Amino acid sequence: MQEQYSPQDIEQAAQQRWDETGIFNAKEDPAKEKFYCLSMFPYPSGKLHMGHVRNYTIGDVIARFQRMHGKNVLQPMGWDAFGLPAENAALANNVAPAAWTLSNIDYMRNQLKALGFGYDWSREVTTCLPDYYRWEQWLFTRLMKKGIAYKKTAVVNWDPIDQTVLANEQVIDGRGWRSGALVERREIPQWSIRITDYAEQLLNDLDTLDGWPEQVRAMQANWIGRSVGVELQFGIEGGDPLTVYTTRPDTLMGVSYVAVAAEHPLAKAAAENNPELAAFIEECRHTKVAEADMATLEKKGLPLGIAAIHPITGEQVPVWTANFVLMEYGTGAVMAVPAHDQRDWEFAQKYGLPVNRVIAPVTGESFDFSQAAMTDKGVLVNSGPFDGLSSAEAFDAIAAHLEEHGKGRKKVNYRLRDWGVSRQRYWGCPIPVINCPSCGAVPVPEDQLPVVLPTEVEMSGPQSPIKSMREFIDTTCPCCGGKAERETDTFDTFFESSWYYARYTSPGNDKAMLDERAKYWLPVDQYIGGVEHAVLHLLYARFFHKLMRDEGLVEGNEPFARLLTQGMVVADTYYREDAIGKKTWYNPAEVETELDDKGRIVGAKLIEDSQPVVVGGTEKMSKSKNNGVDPQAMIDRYGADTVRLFMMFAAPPEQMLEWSDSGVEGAHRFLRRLWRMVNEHVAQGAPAALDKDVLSDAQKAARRKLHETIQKITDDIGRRQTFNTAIAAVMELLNEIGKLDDSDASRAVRQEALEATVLMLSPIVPHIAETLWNALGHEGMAATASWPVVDESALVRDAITLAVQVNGKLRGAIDVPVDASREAIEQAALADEKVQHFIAGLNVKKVIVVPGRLINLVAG
RNA sequence: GCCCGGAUGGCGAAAUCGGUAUACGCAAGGGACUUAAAAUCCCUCAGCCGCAAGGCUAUGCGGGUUCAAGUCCCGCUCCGGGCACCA
Repeated sequence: MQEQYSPQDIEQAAQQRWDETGIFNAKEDPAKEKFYCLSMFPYPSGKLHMGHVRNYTIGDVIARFQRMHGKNVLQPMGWDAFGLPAENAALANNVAPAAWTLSNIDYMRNQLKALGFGYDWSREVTTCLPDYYRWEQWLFTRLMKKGIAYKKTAVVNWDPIDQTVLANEQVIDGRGWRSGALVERREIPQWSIRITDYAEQLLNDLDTLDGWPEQVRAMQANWIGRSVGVELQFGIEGGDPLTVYTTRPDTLMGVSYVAVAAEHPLAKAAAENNPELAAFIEECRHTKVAEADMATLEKKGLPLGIAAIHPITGEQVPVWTANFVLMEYGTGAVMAVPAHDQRDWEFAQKYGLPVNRVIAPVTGESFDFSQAAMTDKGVLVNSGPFDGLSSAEAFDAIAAHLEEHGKGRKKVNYRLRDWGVSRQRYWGCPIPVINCPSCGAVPVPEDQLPVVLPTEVEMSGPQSPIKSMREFIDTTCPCCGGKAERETDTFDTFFESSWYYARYTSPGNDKAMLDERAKYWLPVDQYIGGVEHAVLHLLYARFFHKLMRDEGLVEGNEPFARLLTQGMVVADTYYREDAIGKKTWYNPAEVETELDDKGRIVGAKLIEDSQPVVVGGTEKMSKSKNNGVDPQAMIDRYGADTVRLFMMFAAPPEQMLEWSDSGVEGAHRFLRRLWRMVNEHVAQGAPAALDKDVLSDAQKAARRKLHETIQKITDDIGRRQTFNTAIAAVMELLNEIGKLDDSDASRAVRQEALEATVLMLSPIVPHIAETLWNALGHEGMAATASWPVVDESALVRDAITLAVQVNGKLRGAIDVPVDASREAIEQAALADEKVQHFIAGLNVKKVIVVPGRLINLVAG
């Protein structure tokens, strides 16, 4: 063994050995318990960033840990290869999206290999290749036939100069990011999938996901947003009735106006003779589609000058149009009860609309309606026949009354909307549809799949090149054989990422989307990815699983048994501001911080010119803030093991991780120390076999510490997934082991401890572990060794230390035998000199003994 | 605006089921070794008071429950993630 730890020498050798022995290539084996460990696949943006490194290190640690527990582990990797950045790169650098994407994949694949992740590369999935996307095209045609996929109009951001649809992130302050044009809302026909048909299942099955974080389940449940309410009709003079939905039918008698969306037909009709209204509608047309923008708008509206007829009283209430009513959500109309809804209340205050109080607090207290709406439930007042009913009773009574008169009914409603999957972009999977003038939208027949996206294209502008490519568009109708046109829209890229986890189980199958192997591997036992995917990606993937289940492709209702949502990687930011306030951001690597004599940061300067820079906040690593740290530079400098160790040690996985150069330095120092300890130990020759019966107290204590640590780390990695505390425990253990002398028995204990330490660290720092494992006298690989086993006999203690509190404050400590009785503990505590000082002159009224922990004397 | 999180020393964090707050590491200061540097090793390290023994105060802020609260409850502040066409 070399005296110096040199990652460059050992990492490549370890990777080569894993490669040659093929230990990461998974084979279906019904005799072995399987473990499918999956990290969210990356978008191939160019090179890995620290977020990837963190995500994949966590996944690799879990996979390696499970392998050492004898599981048949599958850990695959692939590429979420369609998406907007490839088009942007194409425009900026004049390269075709396909070529750009594939070369990025090659580069990033090598980076992943250099980090030592144990992937089964024979199952690699690349979503932009036809052998992958043909199967989602196939599934989509099945969904069309079932009526689950359908066409409807949907609102998009339209850039009138670039003549293209913009993603929400491409709209900045209401303008197109390239053209600077004021965007418009535009309704266009789009393919949509009936996820709402599965809303109930998607909601109910959340209860079965006990391996998911509670917060993610809560977010999904709220996103689905099931509510029970009443759908009811307001009459319109000389027009169709207006349908609204409310979860508070008990407040119906307090309605003081009805509001419709600006795009609503009633509003458009009223605007024809009303320039002010027309101007307002035009203004609303320039709001970005995003809900966050809608919800933070200043609430505005105008009366339409028409009246709606209350379904119970027959009284007239005015119809308004308001910018906070969404056409695409529900019916595009809402009833307003200012007295009992805060938003309606604010709107009513602003426009002088009546506040009709119809609910009184149950307590009989008065409520000041000039300050806010009274949104709590209560007892009905001013509600004619319903007076005196509770909100709950009134809900039923009013629903029954409406139903009886044909004016409404109870209804379950979801906030969830159907999934619009059409994108007017080039770099995506073609939607397998042929539009025929006589037959309409026809699914591409199975024997004509895949519809291959042309990749030899030039991006001369932001529009999709296939939209003007006749050789792609022109085709014949599969139904009537007449001339027809291919659909030129592509799928939302969430489509590809919704089922890739399943395709990994059936690689190479060109006859079917999935095969029997899927039933062996699924569900994914552990899924790991960024918390930012908590709702959308994870909901779509759950939905897709149910769609595939209903096609008989997979078993079970859920794709991911256990989920770990990892936090972001953030770093300090530094900048300078010029006279007009434009900021120039400097990378942390270019900056030197200045510390005061207590080590606090007091300033920073650019290394290049030694002039000060402003210390900004700690923010997510990004190009715009120039605070990214290149993983490659860190690997080159310290080796993959150091990077992996730092990532896992610096914070628990769900929390934000702050990048720290000195922290990386510390991780590297630890590995050097571990190397040296093993080296020095091995240099003394092979130790004698361990004889448990001849150990001194210190040696026994060291062994106890060792086996307690094995116990803790097994729990930390396996159950708690707090890798940071597992590493801290190893550090503590080594601090203890280092204190042992060099006697034969001590060296035997040290051998045992170093072996266990190397194995327990091997999922985290697998390369150094291989070398040290061999140095400690083992032939095989650490990666395939068995996880250390706890020796229960080493855990036994004779005495324990109990804390002694007086009135809840720590006043002393006593040593007692483990099996000491309550009385004996109490005696010992009362006899303690310090305790006596604090209870002098007081009566001990109560004694609380928490076994194994403390004793609290309550005195007064 | 709505939904979901978070806040503990100079810094990253630990305290797992309400039971000894600050483990582990980083930074900083002091020392050893060295011609010197690097590397390594040892010591100090929440704040305040005190010569010391020791004491008091501290887990974002304000209340509450409890023998006991970082942990539970109520009300806030600030920061972060998501909001359906970024992935």
